[in-house]
Amino acid sequence: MASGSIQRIPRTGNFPPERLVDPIDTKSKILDAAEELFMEHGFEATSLRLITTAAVVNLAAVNYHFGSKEELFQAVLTRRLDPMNQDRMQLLSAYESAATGKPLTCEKILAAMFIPALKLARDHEQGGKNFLRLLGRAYADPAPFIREFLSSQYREMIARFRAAFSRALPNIAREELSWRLHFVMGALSYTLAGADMLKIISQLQPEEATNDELLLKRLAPFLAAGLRAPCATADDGQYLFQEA
Amino acid sequence: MASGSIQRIPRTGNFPPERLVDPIDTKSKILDAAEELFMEHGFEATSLRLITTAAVVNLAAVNYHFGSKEELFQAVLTRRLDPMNQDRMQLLSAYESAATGKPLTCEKILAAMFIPALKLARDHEQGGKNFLRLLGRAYADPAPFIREFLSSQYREMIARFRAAFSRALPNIAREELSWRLHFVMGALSYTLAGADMLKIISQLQPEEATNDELLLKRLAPFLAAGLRAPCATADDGQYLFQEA
DNA sequence: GCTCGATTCAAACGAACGTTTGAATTCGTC
DNA sequence: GACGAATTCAAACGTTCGTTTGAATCGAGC
Repeated sequence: MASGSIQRIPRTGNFPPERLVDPIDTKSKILDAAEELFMEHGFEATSLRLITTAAVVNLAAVNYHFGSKEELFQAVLTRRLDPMNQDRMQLLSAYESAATGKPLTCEKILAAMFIPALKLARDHEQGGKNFLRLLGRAYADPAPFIREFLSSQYREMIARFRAAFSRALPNIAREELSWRLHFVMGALSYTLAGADMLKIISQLQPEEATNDELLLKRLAPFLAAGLRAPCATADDGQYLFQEA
Repeated sequence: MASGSIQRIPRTGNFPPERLVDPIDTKSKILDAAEELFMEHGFEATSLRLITTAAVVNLAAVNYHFGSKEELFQAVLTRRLDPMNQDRMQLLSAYESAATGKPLTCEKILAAMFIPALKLARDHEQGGKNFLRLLGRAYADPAPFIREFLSSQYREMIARFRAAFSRALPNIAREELSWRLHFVMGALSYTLAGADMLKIISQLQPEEATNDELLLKRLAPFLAAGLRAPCATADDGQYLFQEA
């Protein structure tokens, strides 16, 4: 019945910012538990009973505060994804202002994409990593309500970065650039989601495989080189289809 | 009770190859339906009742022929993944033989990875694409039995390709190459899985967004350039952490 | 201290879940 | 044409699902 427009805790006392009553908001407890469990089991396979039990909250609280399971899932994504994409656009704008009209380098634009994601992976030591893995799962989920939600969440940010890359790479055709931006987003999400395919592929020490800074430091040059690669001509790539 | 060792239909009549009795094997009907539904809903959220109804088969047939839902899922993946990875290794070996000892180019090695995947996407017009999307979901699924299964399915093929890339790129440190191979696998799986993030990012015409050949023709130069990129030094990438 | 809206709670709703069972049915083989 | 193994089938097992309900509890403001 009630919806997200309800706000409690006017917080009249200035500080300390600890909440005296309602030590941790029920909504936040649900979001934290849901974030981890949706990551672990996926959307459809995560039961509200599992979530509310982990959050130490009554079962009916989800439907009371969020309306439905789907709306809870969207709330989990929005809570971190929207600020992250806002950060990305602000950072890009700051870089562009500092460049005084000159086009940015690919590395700089990639940095504007990476830094907010990296901050997320580090800040909320537990929650941030869970969220990035959850996001990686959501990318691969064909459920219409998930696809439409991600589409709306990303549209503005993608448009801004496409324009920036377009200025940085004037020789790359617009259409080709769209593809390459797609490859960049895929590699970034796949890498940050940190599927332990890493252990299979790289057989690295675990402490290094989970170091996100080092990871992105290796990913950025890789992607920048790919972005700058000469375009394939219409006849190129035929090697793909000739047999040995 | 019974297991996969049972084979029926001795097929004594030489042709036509139509099966007179049991027009389509029950196991195959289950595998086909499961492939599509696992892709659509994920493993945990796909019910056996949904699968057996779609396959027009009795509910108990899954447990009879495959033992359990988990074993059915593994059978769905194995049916196409194992032949695809065998094809990849055979193609790589053929390229290496033809090169008479010289190292292959990155593009040639990438072709050995791409062509079998592309064949899968085209051959079984419906099933192949479903399978690649399902594989993309499985990559992002942290369920232990899925991770262990994929790990065992990929270990040999990854080792072969890492060795090939290592010869093609003698200047790239072994460790760096492991990371780059990871990026390649991620971009390839993400791209072939074809999450319609494409529509968001590239706003291309649908008929082009679903053209896999064109897609891989664009991906290969991108990845080859990334693989050949100069390595970041220990101090490189600091730009990632300085604020605007 | 009482009121009233906001929140929490225990309980229940019908439906769907994976798996098992034992009887019916099919089909090659003697 | 009957035997026996392989397969199919309807039914039921106990469990869990998302959601709803109505009463209990809480907490700020008059």
